[in-house]
Amino acid sequence: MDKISDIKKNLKIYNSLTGKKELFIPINKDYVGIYVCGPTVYNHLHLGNCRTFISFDLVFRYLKHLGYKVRYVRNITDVGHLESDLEDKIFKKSRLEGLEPMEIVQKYTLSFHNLLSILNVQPPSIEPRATGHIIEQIDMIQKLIKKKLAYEMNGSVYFNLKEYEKFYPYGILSKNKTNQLVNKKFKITIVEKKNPQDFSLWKKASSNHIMSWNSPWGKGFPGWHIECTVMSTKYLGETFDIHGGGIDLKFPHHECELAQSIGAYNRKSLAHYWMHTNMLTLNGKKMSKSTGNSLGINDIYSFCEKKSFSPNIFRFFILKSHYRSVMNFTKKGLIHAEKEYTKIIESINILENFNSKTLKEKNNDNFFKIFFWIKKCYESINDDFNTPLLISNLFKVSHIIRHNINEIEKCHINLLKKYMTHFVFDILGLKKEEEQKTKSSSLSDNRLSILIERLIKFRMEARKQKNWILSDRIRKELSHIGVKLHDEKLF
RNA sequence: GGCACUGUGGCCGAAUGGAAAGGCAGAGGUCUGCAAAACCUUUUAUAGCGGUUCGAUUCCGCUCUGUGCCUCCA
Repeated sequence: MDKISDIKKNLKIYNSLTGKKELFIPINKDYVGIYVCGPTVYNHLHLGNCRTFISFDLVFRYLKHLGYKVRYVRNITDVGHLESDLEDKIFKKSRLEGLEPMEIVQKYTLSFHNLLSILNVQPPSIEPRATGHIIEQIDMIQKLIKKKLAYEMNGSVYFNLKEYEKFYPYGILSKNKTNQLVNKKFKITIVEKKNPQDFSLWKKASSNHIMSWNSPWGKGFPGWHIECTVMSTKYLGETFDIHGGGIDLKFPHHECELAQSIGAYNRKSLAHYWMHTNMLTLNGKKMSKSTGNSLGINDIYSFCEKKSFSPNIFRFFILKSHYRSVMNFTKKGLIHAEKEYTKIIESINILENFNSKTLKEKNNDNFFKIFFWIKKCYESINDDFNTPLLISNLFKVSHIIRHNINEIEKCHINLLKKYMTHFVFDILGLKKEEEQKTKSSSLSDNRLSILIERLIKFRMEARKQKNWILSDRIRKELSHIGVKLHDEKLF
């Protein structure tokens, strides 16, 4: 079997910048720097947002599994992200909810952290906030002004695209060309811009705008794109390994980040590998708060008519599709995922409780080629994090465990346990149910479970007495509260 | 209008220049007080038209379809 160091050498990542799958070679051997655009904390996350963070959680976990020392930076945008009417998202929400902007930020940051923890998404190494890096953002803007790549106009500062294009190509990430960017939707034109495609680096704040800071250009606040350039380079260096985010951020957000950093540091690219996760759709359309076409984690219960729901199932559902494919969220899809997930967990339980001492030594190497299977699993993830393919390999082994575990070589049982744990829990990041149960269990839960167990015993007695009316009634009642019973042969 | 991506059974979803995974569902069966579960067996697919090739679902071109982006979006 290949050593982990050999597996490490064969990781391929699809690079949005080049449009090709490329071998992953980090800038510094054994170290990886990754930056992912985090949320603007003006609302609760919807399931589409979760998809992106789950996808990058897998990347983070896998890189660590390969032995890399990973610095994962994921920001919190708490200022500067404007709505289409040019009002700051946070500021607008604070008006609507009657709260301080920072209360909004705190409220939705907590909600964000709580949700990701439920989904077993590991926290990043650094989670910087835009408002904590105002000075650095001003510094970078000044640097761009000095290079004549930005200009001040009435207390606001804009990036000068025409000037930039004299030295560097713009649109290398999105493949857009500035002269072909026809703006049909956007009705508001900012007259003070030299060019309609110039984007804001610093915005002058109106007198009633409480989210503002002093700057060389007067009171104002930073633009949306500059925070990411500043925070990624501050913690990862002027060029780093991986930059990620949702595909909807590719243009203009990532393109602008890229232009800012190339302009400020005169580098070829901000990151070597750009990764974009595709959209989670609902009714075939992108999930989006603003159009109302979105679901939150708590909406799953009513949407899928489910009484109980393990967040693991949603995580599994997400990982069942490749991160670069569009994925449609459906009730049927989630229910399928639940069935599939249960099978895999079932096989792990069998494996964990299996006493391999009862197995006899045999020479049955052809029955299940474990080293071949492990290799296949690694090849799947190494191929641009192909989790659907990994999961299909898990199904294959899960079938063998559930039906033919006695045929497996004795000396391979522990190996299988080890790698199932690696793939299912460490890499895919599914949470062991026992952990979840102990976390959520309380006194009343314990009492309830004792009661349920008594009822099951009571029903067993009824079955022994062939009291089918009573036993069926209990089965039906228990099924209503989500306790499913499976009978086996009694006599 | 421009750019990017996509199209595989009833559904989800892999792979591949040389017999098209896996799961769910369906059908038949075993088992069973019944239902379910479980197990065994099993039907069905590469959008269309060209080109390259001994051979294309895979590579190339065109058409069609769907999605995303084009200054709110993960």
